[in-house]
Amino acid sequence: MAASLQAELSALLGAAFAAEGLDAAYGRATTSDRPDLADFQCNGALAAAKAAGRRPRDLADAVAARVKDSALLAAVEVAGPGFLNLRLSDAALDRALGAMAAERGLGVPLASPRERIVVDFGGPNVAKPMHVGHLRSTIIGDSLQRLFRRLGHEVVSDVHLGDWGLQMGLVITEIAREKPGLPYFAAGANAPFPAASPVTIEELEELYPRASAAAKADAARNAEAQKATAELQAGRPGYRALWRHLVEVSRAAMTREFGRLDVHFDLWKGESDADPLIGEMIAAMRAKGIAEESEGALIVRVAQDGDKTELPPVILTSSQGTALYHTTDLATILDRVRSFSPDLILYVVDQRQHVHFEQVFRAARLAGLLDGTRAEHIGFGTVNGPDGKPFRTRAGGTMKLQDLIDMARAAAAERLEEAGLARDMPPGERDATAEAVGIAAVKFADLSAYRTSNYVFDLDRFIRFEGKTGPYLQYAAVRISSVLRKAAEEGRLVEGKVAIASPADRALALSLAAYGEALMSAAEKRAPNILCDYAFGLAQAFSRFYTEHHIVGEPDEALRASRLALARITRAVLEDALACLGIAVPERM
RNA sequence: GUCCCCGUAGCUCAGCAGGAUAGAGCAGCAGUUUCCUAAACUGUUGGUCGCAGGUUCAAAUCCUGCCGGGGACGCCA
Repeated sequence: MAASLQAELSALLGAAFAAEGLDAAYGRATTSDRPDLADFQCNGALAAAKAAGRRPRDLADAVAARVKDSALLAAVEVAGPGFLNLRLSDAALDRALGAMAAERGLGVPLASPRERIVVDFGGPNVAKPMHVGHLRSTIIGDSLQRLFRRLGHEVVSDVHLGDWGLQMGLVITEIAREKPGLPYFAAGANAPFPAASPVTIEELEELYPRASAAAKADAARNAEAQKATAELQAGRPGYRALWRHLVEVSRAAMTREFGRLDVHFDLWKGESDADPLIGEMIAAMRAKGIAEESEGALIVRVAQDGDKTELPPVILTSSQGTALYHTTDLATILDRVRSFSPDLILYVVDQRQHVHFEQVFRAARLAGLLDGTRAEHIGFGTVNGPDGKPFRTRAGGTMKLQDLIDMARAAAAERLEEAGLARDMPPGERDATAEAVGIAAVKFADLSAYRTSNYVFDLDRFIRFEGKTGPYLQYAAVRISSVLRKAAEEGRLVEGKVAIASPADRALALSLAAYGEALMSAAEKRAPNILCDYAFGLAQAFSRFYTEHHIVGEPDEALRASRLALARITRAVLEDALACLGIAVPERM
């Protein structure tokens, strides 16, 4: 079956343009900018007129004449300088809704070709607490993995732990200073080492900021950390043993936090997993003749003619002999290409690192590591506080992710209380509802801003349950469930087909039929905000429908069946769309 | 200094493969409840799309310059 009504229309119009001797691409139909005049529009005649050497209106008239008898259309009109205004027939809409109701996949076609896609996101660092900065990567990356899976692609998600860089040397030397008696530090120390970690997660989270500040203030302290990093990477047994504890302690905390956000990864690999491939990666660079010594480091020059500014070289090995950010990312590409032969690798990482990825991708292509694999940096803007500056706690410190989610849940609980909702729920369900609502508020707010723009984190606004928020959408879905439950309880649930009978029916049906298009567009642009907009528009269309028609009380059985079917499809689509955003819908609110 | 991103209604943000009267949410104003959850719905006020040029039949959208905000710029990640 065709992808969507919009795609069917585009094909119909494309054939008409082709019959006029023009490119079928001119037939592209889009949702109308003037819903008062049409459901869809096509502006192709305006653009094609020049190529055809014909007047736009004449061309539009010719195309209109070729499509006017299609069963898809109730009306086609040429307006203004040559717009084609298309109004769908109710029969076409009824048929599309019938198809959606019949398929578990809601009529959304699976992607063709099916691709294998690695999504790299989250990117937490061992020894550093996850903070608000990780929020966007996690939420956007998770939505992308859900979206691509939904469309039938094969996705491999990887958290890509930061576990091999200087921060490890910093923490190890800090522990050595504070607890010099531990067995990991003695020269030539060897196994066995203690089975339990010498530090808790709480201690660890305080060690790093201390060490980092000290190294910034004191070059000798920094050199000490670099030396430890080099020794760790070279395999010094005591350091490796301590490092394993640090990784385990951090991972346990991360798993908890990601779990709370309902974010899951196929792979929990880290930079360290790429370490065994570094030698081979560097050998490949040397074999291509692109690696060279410079100032004691091994580099690859990636600047190209035509660059607006000279791109700095990739540093394969530091003058200390350590692996850096570039090194592990390049070795990781080798690993991923070898393990999965992906068609595409997406890196959901802060926009500020865009130069880094340009460098890495260029070096990888020069070395032939990315043959047949596309790589994209999916950058995003920063999360700011209400003052427009990067988000911080009142005291000016970094806000931990954990604390942020706690705040969202508390705000949600308070709002539920005020609204007198969830009062008759048992305490466990009430807490779970508050958590689900709080997280939905945060996720929806984050995802509805376009990726690359910065946005203001204003919990009071997100948690406000009116307007374009996650909770509004959850509420809409819950209300539909409530209607269907009531209909069942009163024995008024009847099966039947959608048959459009009112403007509110029609607006809802049109919105439902546009679901596949919204999913595909969001995936193609790697832009979940498109899906947010769609879901909100659908919820609004349903709210209007709900206000205008009393569904359960509708005496005409066929009409009641149609409206119940619309409600059922709406719930399914809304839940599906929210699932792609990583937002769960509670049973009741 | 060079380069990148952003500048759209009072506030927070969409729109930017050029196209008709620039949209939404919030706030404001006026309404809607014997009826399935009013956390809703309807109507309405509000914008020289940062500024100035250019390309085009047509520019918020493409190009150039300027102003304002944020960011990046070889051994941190």
